[in-house]
Amino acid sequence: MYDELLNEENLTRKEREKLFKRKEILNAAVKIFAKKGFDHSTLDEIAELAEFGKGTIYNYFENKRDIYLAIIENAFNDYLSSVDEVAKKVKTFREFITNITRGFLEYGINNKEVFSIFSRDHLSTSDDVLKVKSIMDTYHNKITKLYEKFISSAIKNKEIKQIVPNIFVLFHRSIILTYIHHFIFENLSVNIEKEAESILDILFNGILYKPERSM
Amino acid sequence: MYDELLNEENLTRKEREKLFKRKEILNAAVKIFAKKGFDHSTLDEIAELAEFGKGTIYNYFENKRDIYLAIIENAFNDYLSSVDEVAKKVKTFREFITNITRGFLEYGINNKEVFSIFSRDHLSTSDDVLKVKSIMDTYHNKITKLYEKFISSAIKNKEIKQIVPNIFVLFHRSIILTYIHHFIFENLSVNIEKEAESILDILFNGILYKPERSM
Amino acid sequence: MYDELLNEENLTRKEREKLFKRKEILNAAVKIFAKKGFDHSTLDEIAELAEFGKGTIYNYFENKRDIYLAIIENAFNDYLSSVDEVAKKVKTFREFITNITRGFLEYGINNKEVFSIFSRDHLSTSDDVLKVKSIMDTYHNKITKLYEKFISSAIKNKEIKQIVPNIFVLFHRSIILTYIHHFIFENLSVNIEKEAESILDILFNGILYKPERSM
Amino acid sequence: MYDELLNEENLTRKEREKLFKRKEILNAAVKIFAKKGFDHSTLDEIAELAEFGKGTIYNYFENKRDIYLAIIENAFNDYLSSVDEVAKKVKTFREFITNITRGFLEYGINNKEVFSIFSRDHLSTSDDVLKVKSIMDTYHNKITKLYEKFISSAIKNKEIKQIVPNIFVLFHRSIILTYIHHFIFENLSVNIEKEAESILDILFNGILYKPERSM
DNA sequence: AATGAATGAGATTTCATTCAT
DNA sequence: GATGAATGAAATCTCATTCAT
Repeated sequence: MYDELLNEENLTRKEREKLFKRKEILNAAVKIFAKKGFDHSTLDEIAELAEFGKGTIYNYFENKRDIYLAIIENAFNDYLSSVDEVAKKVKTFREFITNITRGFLEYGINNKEVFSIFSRDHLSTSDDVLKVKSIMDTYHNKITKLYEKFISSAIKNKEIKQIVPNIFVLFHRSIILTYIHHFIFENLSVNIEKEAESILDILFNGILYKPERSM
Repeated sequence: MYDELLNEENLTRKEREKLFKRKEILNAAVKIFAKKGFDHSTLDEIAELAEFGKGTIYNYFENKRDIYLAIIENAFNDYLSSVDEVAKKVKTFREFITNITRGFLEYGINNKEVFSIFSRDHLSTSDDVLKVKSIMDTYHNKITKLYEKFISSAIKNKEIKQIVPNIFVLFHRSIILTYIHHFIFENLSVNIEKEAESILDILFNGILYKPERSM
Repeated sequence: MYDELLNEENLTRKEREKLFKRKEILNAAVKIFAKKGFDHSTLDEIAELAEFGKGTIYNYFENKRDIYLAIIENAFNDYLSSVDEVAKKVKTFREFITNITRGFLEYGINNKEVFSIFSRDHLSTSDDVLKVKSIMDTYHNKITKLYEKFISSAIKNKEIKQIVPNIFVLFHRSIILTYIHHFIFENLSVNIEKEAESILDILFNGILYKPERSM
Repeated sequence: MYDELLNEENLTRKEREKLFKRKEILNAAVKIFAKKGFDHSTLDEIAELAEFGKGTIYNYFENKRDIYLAIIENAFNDYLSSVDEVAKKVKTFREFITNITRGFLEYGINNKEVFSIFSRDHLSTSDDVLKVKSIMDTYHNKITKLYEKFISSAIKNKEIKQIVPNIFVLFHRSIILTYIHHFIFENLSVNIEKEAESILDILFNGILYKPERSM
C-alpha cells in the first residue's frame, strides 16, 4: 500500500524522493524497534542504520513516537487492506478464513520485524502507547466488521457454531501469531499452504481424532 | 512456590526476614511494572510503594532488571508449578487440559498485574536487553515436557490428532491469554467454568456446527 | 529574608543543610545568569560553579526556569521587604523616599549580578518569561500599595504635585536603576549617602508643589 | 538614515536591490525578535516572514547574531541621527531636550517592536555572546557628546544645576523609556505633546537652577 | 542568487546506581 | 542493614549553518 504510493504518477520527483527517504527511515526503524523494543531503541541507532544524520530524521517525523506509530499504522493498514481485498474476492466463510490465514502467515513470515514489534507491544499499557492502543482498536473494529459479514451468514447457514465475532477475530489472529512465533522462534522454514491447512483444520475441526476427514 | 520458601523450617529468622522483604519489594514492583512497563517504572516509585528507601532495594536485588526478571521468573515458575501439579494429579489428556485451562484462567483473572507483565513478554522473539527470552526458553521446554507425556499417549490412543507438542503448548497458552486479555480489556466478569468450557469446546471440536454434541 | 531562614531554630540539621545547598546553587546561578542571560547559561556551567553534579541541581529545583524564578522572586522579595520595613519605620513621605532610595542603591551596588539580571529581562516579552512578568506584577502592585499611603498623604498636605502612584513607582525605580547602571558600567565606587542625595534632589525639586511656577 | 541609503544615487541597481532585500529581512526579523527575543526566534520563522528561503538569509547576513546586531545598530543609529538632527536645528537647552523627548516618545510609540528590542538591551552591563554592549558604548558616547554642548552652556548660563552629562543622558532616556513602556504595557493611547510636557515638567523642575531653594 | 534538505553540536532532563552516613 | 543525596551517562530534540543543486 505504502509502496504503491511511490509509483503514483501524480507526484513530483521531489515528493517521490521525500517519500522514498521516509520509507528508508521506517525500514531502519522497524529493524531497530524489532530488536530492542521502542524504549531501548535510540534515534542515534535508527539514524545510523538509515544512513542519515540524527537531525534529518526530524525532517520526516515529528518525534520518536511518530516513527513508531507510522510503523504500527502501516502494519495494520496492510493487515486491513489484505482482509478487505479478500472480503471482496471471496464468497464463502471458509474461503474467507482460508485466504486470510494464508495471507497473514505469509506476511508474518516475510516481515519478521514487523511481526516482532506487533506481538511485543500489543498488550502493553504504558501511557506512551495509549495512542497505539487507539490505533489498534480502530483497525480491530474495522477488521471485525469485515469478518462479521461472513461469520453471521455462516452461523445462519449452520456452517459454524454460534461464535462472538469479536472474540473470533482475536482468536483467529492469536492462532496465526502463535504459528508465526513458533516458526520464527525455531527458525524453521515454512510451507505456507501446508501450515495454513493445519491451522484451519484445528480451527474448524478441533484437535479430536476423527477417522473420517471432514474437510 | 515462592511463598512456600518462607515457611521452610530450615531457614534462620534472618533469612526468613530477608526473603519476606524481598517479596515485599517484588509485590510493589509487579504493580508498578504492570502499570507502566519496565522502562517507565522508576526505582523511586517501586521503593516508595514498597515503603523502603531507594538504596535498600539494592540490598535485595542487583539492579532494576533483576527485579523484573525475578517477577518473570516467578510467573513462569507459578505457571510451571501449576502445570506440574496438575500433571501429577490427573490421568487423561482431557483432564489435564481442562484443569490447566481452568487454573490458568483463574490465575490470570486474579493476578491481573502478573498476567499483564507475563503476556507482554511470553512471545519475545529477540533477546533484548531484558534477557527475558532465555528464561522463557527454559520454562517453555520444561512445560512442554509435561504436556508431551499426555499428548503422546492421547495420540497413541487415537484420542486426538497428530499434533506437535511444542506448538500445542504455545497454542493452548495463547488462546487462554487471548481470552483473559479480552475479559480484562472489556472489563467483563468471568465465569471460569463456563469460559473454560467454551475454550475447550473450540479447542477440541473446532468451530464447525454439529447438531449432535460430541463432548 | 532567605538568609534568615537558615538561622531559624525550628529546622533540623538536614533541613538547614538542604536550604544551605539550595542557596549555594542560587548563588552560582545568579553569577552565570548575570553574565550570560538566561538562555545562554547552561546547567553545566551552573553546576560546575556551584560545585555540584549536574543531576544534583535537579534535586533542588524542578528545572532551569525554576532556578531563574527563584532568583527573581528572592530579589523582589528583598525589594518588597525592604520597602515594607521602611514603610513601618518612617512617618513622612520624604523619609520614606529617602530611605528607599538609599536602600535600593545599596542593594544594587552590592548585588551587581542580581541587578544585572533584573535590568536585563524586566522588559522581555518572550513566552518563557511570562511567568516572570506575573511575579513582577504581583510585587509591583504590593510595592505600589506601600508607596500609595505616603504619596496620597503627601499630595493632600500639598507637599508634592498630583502624581500617579503607579507611574511614580516605575519612575523612582527607573532613576535609581539608571544610577546603579551608571556606576556598574563605569566601574565607579559609590558614596551611597551622596548619590542618594543627588537623586533625591533631582526627584524632589521636580515633584515638589510650588505655588510660584517657574516654567 | 538607513532608508536614505536606498535612494543614494551613487548605487547601482544591483546594489540598491541588495540593500532593499536586506531591509526586508531586517523588517521581518525585528518583528520576530521583538515578540520572542533573540534566542527563541528561529531563522525559519524569520525566513518565512521575510518570504525568503532560509539559505538566502545567509547571502545577506553572516549569521543570526549579525541580524540582531544590525537591528540594534539601526535603532541606535536612528536614535543618534534624531539627536543629531535636533542638535543642528535648535539653539537652547530647553528646546533641545523638548524636541528629543517628543521625538523619542513618538518613535517609541510608533515602533513598538524596535522599542521592545532597544529597551531590552539599552542597559546591558556585561558583554555577553551578543556583543551588544560595545555597540551601545560607541553610540552612547556619541550621543553624550551632542548633549554635552547644550548641557555645559546651560550650566554656564545658570539655567540648570551642575549635572553630569553622562548620567543625564541615561537618565533622560530612562525616563522616556519608562513612560513608553508604561503606555505600551497598559495599552494606553498617548498624546505625545501632553506626555512630553509631563516628563519635561518633572525633569525641569528638578534640575532648573532656582535661587530660592525650597528643600 | 536562491533554496531547503542534511547535519551534528549542544542543550535540558531523567534516573539507575553508588556510597558515605 | 537502611538511607537518600549525589552523580553523570545517556536520551530526545532543536536549530544555526552548510552546501549541492
